[in-house]
Amino acid sequence: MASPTEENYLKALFNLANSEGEITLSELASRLQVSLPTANSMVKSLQKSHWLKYEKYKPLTLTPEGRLLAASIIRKHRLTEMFLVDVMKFGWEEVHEVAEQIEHIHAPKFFERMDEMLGHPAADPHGSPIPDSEGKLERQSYVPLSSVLPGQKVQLLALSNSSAEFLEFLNSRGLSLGLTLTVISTERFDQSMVICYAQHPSETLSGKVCERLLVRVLPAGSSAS
Amino acid sequence: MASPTEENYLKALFNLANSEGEITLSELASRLQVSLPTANSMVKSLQKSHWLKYEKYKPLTLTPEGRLLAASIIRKHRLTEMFLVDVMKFGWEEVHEVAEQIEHIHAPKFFERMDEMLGHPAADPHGSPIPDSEGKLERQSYVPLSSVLPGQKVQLLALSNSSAEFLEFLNSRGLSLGLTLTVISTERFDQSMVICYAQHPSETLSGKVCERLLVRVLPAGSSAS
DNA sequence: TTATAAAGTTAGATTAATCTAACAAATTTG
DNA sequence: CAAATTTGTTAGATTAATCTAACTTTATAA
Repeated sequence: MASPTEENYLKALFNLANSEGEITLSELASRLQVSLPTANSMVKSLQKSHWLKYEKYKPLTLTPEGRLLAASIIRKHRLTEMFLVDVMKFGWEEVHEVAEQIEHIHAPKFFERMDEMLGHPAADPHGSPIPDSEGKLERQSYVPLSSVLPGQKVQLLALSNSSAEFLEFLNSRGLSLGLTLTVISTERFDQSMVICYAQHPSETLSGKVCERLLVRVLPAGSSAS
Repeated sequence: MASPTEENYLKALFNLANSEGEITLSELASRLQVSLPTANSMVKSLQKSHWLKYEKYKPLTLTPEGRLLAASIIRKHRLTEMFLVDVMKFGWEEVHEVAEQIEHIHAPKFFERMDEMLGHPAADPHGSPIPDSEGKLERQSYVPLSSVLPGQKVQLLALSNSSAEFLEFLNSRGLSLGLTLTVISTERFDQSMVICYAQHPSETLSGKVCERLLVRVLPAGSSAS
């Protein structure tokens, strides 16, 4: 049985593997805010539990069992976030801290019930996909809003950063997942964009913001939501 | 901030204080299934955190802060049990283990929401009172069914033991909280009782069972539920 | 291609929570 | 009351998770 600490290492390893590919010790250490020796010794102990493969000075790789366990923790985290928002009426900016704790609860039925009550959701409140119970994670094919050309209509479907500050910013602009956005113009100088959506005929968003909004481009001529 | 381990000690101390009055180290150790030296050293460290008062060879007493913290954990536990049963449709025999974990979650709003969604319940699914947010615990004035005389009508309101086995036994007999029971007869020899309730015109319950069923005697001539 | 920097390792210490063994104090009982 | 039992304490070891300091290996770059 993995301790909460070990589970956090596995989660970090899973996430790093899905973005970087190669996982180095120092990435792991900095992600978890621990010293290199701490990460080093934990890696050795995770290896002893057969959750990862490791050779001195070589990159780290999760074993299939490690990947499955990591995915199950991420599944619990994301189901919890969805449950907090949909069932318990939390704001999407409030759920991360609670989910960080609840993901370590050992109670399969608790999470199965969440899943049922939510109707087997595919993503969490920030659009991140929920791994299935076999640890499979649906690959998303969204593009950042920043790459969309003026005149195009897109649907806002996920965020590549879900810090409370960013989410509160989105709240303040009435931006939420599912919205249809129309790009009016882009500014070459600073990559800011003017977009139109819902009750907002013209909002300017900075380049930073547009990079973090993940969208699917809608076929030309489709209707707004 | 208390660790989950410390919280478990405080909870045990609170419960012992509410049943025994005087709390001894060995009671604490046996309640928590740890050795005496372990309990001894934890007691010293809880004292350092001002959660209890302790002098060598003397009984233990929680400080007001310790009592409040303990009550808040018990509150979280019992709210969680109620939430699992009422909102998530768990059986009352399934909730203890999950609640033992969730009670250590630090997220005031999470539990406030549960409380609101449940309509501020006064007791958990086993009839144990839920401390209010000031740590006050409503004193219950129930009597064991075993002390009730033949002919009397009572309402089943709580259990003095909530092990899964006992709860499953109650399920098998269709016994649940709120039911009105009529005592038909009692057996001097083994303290067993014959009772009548709902669809059950005549059930025999052992003395062991009757001791654990906490009831309120109804005034003569009140109607069945 | 050597020197410097970055990354990784080892050694040794710390804290929390646990244990067993040995001993001391308090309580119960013959 | 003295002996026996129970209860509590101290000492010392263990494991998990962390740290800093010192050192080594690998990678980068002048």
